[in-house]
Amino acid sequence: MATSRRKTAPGRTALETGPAGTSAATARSSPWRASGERARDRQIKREAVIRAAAHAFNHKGYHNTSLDDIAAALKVSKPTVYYYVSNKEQLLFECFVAGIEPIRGAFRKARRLKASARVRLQAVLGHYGQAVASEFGWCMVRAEDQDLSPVMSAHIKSLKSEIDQGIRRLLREGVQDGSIHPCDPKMTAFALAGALNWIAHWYRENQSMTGAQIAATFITIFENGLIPRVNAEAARRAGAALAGRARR
Amino acid sequence: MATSRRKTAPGRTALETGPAGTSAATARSSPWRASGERARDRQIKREAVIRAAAHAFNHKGYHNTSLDDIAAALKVSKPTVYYYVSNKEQLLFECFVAGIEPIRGAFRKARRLKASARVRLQAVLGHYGQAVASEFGWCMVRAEDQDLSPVMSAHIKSLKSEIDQGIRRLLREGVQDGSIHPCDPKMTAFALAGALNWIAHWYRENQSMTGAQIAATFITIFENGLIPRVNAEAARRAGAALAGRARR
DNA sequence: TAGGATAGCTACTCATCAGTATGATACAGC
DNA sequence: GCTGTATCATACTGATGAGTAGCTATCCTA
Repeated sequence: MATSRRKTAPGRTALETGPAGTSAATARSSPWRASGERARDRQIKREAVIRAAAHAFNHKGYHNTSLDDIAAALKVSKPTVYYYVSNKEQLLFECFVAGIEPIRGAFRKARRLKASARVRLQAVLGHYGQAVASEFGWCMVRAEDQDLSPVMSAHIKSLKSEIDQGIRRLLREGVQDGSIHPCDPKMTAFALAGALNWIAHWYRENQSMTGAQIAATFITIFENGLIPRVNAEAARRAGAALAGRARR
Repeated sequence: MATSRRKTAPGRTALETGPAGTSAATARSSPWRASGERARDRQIKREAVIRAAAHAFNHKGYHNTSLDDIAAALKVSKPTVYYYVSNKEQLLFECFVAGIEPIRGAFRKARRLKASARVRLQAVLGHYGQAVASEFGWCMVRAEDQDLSPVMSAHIKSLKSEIDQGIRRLLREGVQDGSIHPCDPKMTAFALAGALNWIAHWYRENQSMTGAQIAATFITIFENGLIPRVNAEAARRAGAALAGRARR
């Protein structure tokens, strides 16, 4: 009876039984393999906790979400959540990092592109928009300094600043290579980031557009501007030509 | 002894003694006048409570601000705050309304303008930006549905939607009268509002730019777009001419 | 100058929720 | 089979904070 508890115990989740099942089936052959699987299980569960937190924060807000809520969503108890993360603040922080990491990756990729700054900016903003529309968008955008300890707050601020500076740099380069209309990089970066960040406030999945589509639409809007262009295509080509000349 | 308590009681504020003093000096002549002054005093104090709440929410966030904090900032006790507002939610709501009202006014004024839709949109967005950069900007922008009762939430949503629809309408009109580059009004409105709303996240008074200056800068950025214009001034004039022709 | 209305305070209640103490179970390795 | 470690639950503590009960003082009107 005691040994059969695991099987009959309530509260086992698909999340747990899934990987645990495969582990039980494959781990017997090698002890090292087994312990590795165990570590992997832990990582998978930890990520599930973070995803559940992101989902809850996204729908109810950070302060309106209790760790009991998150635990209930995972069909486990609160101490189990604490077994994977040290506290609520760290949970928010992890969600934030999960959201911002793809954007940092986009910058790294863009840096290797041989193209005008405007095109590289396009690429970055596309990923940016998608990240904001993702499950972690809310946490990324709405993680308030006010809710975090000074240390975490500083850490998040520096990550945010890195993104901001990256956008400003691309804008400056674009103005220099002629691919971007002369502008104040700081204010323009604020405008771009603001418009994209705001997606997290209104976008919900199950909507007609995907995150990528929204990002693409926004980029077109930013690029064209409100003032009519006599010939948008010609202007685009002209911009590209200018940029090409500036880059040799 | 009992009657002298008021004089010696701690916690009297300038806010209270100021208006009360003038009322005492001028009210004797007419009872109606006096009661009017009293009502006015109450209104002044009520507004002070709302301003203090907005300030606190702005700096610490809604959830990190207790009504004790607000009371302390006003140098009164918590029940005094409850004497002027019924609960914390209503306080947030009042701050929201105070923030959004100037924008609704801007729409009313713009409606009477004899100008292209783009120029009218300019006017509205200018006020919009200023409102977001104001003391009530935070409450306006960050009042979350999640923090409010369904009734309040619905009320706020409808006010927000009114603004949104107003912007979309101006965009549609602009595309029709030729003063605005063809675009998806819904997405463009989201982009514009997002960029401006975001001001509330980074702007703090005592900064080098005023709210109006930021709004003006943003509008220029939106109007020009990122793609270089061969001759921005010529383009602007061309747009104006197109618009004029469309409006007869 | 009495009495009602206005304005405010002290001192509470009560609910929520982050975080923990303690103990039970299951699995890996010997 | 035995032991240590990993995993998880029950049941708590302690703090915070929204909102209130009940009292006091002051002002206005008659």
